Amino acid sequence: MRMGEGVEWAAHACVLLSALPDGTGLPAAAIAAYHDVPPAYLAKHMQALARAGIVTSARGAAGGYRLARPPQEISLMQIADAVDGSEPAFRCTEIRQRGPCGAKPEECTKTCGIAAAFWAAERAYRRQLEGVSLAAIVASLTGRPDPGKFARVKAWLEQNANG
Amino acid sequence: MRMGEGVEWAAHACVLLSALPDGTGLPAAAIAAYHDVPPAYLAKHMQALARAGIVTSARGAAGGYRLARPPQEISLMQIADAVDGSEPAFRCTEIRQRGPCGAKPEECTKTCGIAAAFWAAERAYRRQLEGVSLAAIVASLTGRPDPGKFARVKAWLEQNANG
DNA sequence: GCTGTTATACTCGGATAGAAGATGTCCGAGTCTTAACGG
DNA sequence: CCGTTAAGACTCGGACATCTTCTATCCGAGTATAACAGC
Repeated sequence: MRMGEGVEWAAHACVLLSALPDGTGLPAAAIAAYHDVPPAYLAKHMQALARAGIVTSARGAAGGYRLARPPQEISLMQIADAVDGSEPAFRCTEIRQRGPCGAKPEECTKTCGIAAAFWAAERAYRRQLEGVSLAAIVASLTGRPDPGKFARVKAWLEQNANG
Repeated sequence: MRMGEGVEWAAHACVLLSALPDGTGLPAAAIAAYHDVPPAYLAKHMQALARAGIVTSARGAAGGYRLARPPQEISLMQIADAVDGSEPAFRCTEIRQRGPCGAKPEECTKTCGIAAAFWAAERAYRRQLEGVSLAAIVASLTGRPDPGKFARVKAWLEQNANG
């Protein structure tokens, strides 16, 4: 079971956007340059975030991406769903209804016990990620005292932001 | 994030093996016929279960697969790990160390907050699945009163088991 | 009739093709800026 | 000097290749069975 690499990129991109000055936008190319990842591919994932309503996009010369909501209202689960898809990892193909001893459809009023167990685990997974907001991630990063680094990031943002 | 289809097959195969009479083995072809899935492909996943020590294999005319441990000591997590691999779904590529404002390695004593959050969610997922034993799955199936079906399965097993 | 041997049938195990999804890239559609131009 | 307009540059958005992983299959290695010949 592997999660797409773009989820990591999108999460870091959202962290960066959370430090963006109000009223400005950051182009996908700038986000890619900041993280040193392929610009076109990151752009693809930014589109996914925009479709999900997590970021808003502005076209044109002074365009770019910005967060659509305050970081407190954005969870890692929403980011992962937007980029990697929200369908369950475990797919039940109703094996119990197949084969020589297969159960008839009318016998299957309750979901298969195996699928139920996996889906319960996925709910625990989702509940955990829903409880982690972007703001909490940012707080864990800036918590450690390193004013020089923080100032460098701020300067880089002001140099590359549009608007 | 998608889990391999073989996990479902392997889980159902283990459920079937748990009903196998003591001292007998069930060939992979018979398991595949019971579930109506491609025999050669299921055999591949049975090999994975054997490598993980969940089932034991016996070659030869009276060979086949059987559970290596009582069903109480086999969890869905072990089956999923054996078939789908046990590496974490989220892969941290240390993006924070890349790019113009990248952190230096000596600054990264603590794991990245994003990776830590995802891995914590995966731990919740694993803890949930580790708590579901094969015996519990079997109990949830046989709990519903359907003696006829149970007898049919039993008869099919005795007809197809070796040993 | 009993025993040792050999042939056989049946099983698992790993090496080998094909398909699907993830990864990576490109060019067109749309929009804001900016500068030139006319009033 | 100011308003209008048109060109230009920059951005996102979706369509197009490439590549790894998952899916599916086949044939060889190994073993217990069973037949068979010899004693």
